[in-house]
Amino acid sequence: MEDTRRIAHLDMDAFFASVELLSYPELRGRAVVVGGRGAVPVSAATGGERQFARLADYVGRGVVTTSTYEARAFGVFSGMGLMKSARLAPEAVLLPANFDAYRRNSRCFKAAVAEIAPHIEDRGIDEIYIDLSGVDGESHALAERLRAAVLAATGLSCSIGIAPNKTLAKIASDLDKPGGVTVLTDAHWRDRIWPLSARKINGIGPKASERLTRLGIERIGELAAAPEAFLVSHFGEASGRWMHRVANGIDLRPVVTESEPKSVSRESTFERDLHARHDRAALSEIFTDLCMRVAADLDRSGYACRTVGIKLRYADFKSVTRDITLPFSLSDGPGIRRAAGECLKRVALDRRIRLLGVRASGLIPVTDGVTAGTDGQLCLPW
DNA sequence: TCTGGGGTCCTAGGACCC
DNA sequence: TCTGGGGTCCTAGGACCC
Repeated sequence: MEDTRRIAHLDMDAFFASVELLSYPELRGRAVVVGGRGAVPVSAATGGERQFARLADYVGRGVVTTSTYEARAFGVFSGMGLMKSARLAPEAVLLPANFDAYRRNSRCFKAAVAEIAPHIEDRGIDEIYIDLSGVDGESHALAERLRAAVLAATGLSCSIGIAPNKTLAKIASDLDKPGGVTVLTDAHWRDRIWPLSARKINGIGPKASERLTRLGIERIGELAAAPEAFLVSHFGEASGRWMHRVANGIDLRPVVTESEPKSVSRESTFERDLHARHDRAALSEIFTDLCMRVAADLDRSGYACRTVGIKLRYADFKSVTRDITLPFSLSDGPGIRRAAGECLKRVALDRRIRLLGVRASGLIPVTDGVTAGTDGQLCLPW
């Protein structure tokens, strides 16, 4: 089965940090980190020069959401604790995340791409897949056109990979970052891809790559050469077969332009660990607030849910979840609060807690304020 | 001075039904 | 009396991604 598609993966370069630089151009060229819940920079009343927070002055539990390439040179990457990154780059500027601005720029770059190639799969706020199979033009030229359109619409840079399938396109977009275009063809992809670490494959994370290493497999080429039966024996039927196929350049997943949400959730890590008894009032307030926010999210997106769940993370970072499926759907805050309260009764509350979360799943679209019931009849929310 | 918040998908066991 | 499968739903946990 020959795959004759042409798939692009477009990835914005250091997206959140780059959006911030649009607002604060004086920070261009400096190590800048986005993360935490700090205050926005303010201009001094007289001088007009903006005051920025130093990473070294940060106190709390935040992590790096994005860093500029200058900050990455210090070893500061996404997901790293801010306190830890402050040791690596104390003089870096710390900016709080401004999701409204990121969402605006996200809509903007996607709209610019859609003008040229409308077959787009959303992969989050800063990346997309594009099926270019039906679009005219040589691949490099087309990629440069897309890059120019994104830059003109947003002032932001992106990297693009073009390949016969999504997995290869995704790896390709990362090969010449930032601002690069990489085109992989059926004839040449192996030369570029097989020497890379198996960890580069989207779907092979820290655990799987560690297990592969222990089996003597480091590179994608080694994964491709491993017998399928060997991979199946170590990773199970589904994962083993998938790894073997994908390392051999086979990935038939289509670019999916429409999808329904499966769950909606809100969670919060506390400034300090809280105790179920000692901090009961504070916890109760946070819990109710999370339920109300989930309800508001459901309302805004036009869904009700049948399953409500909670998540707790204890001081030792171990997490537990509990959920409950109801014989009817609901979307109101008090109803979600009651269901989540039932879940809360089934977990140990004798230890300190660092995080509390509430989730709604089993989502059902709401029409005219009435939800379709599971048996086809209609049922009203509580 | 470790480790955010929002998601998706998969697995595995038990209940329950045919 | 023992011993089936298959299918679906529910629950809990974990891997992974952005």
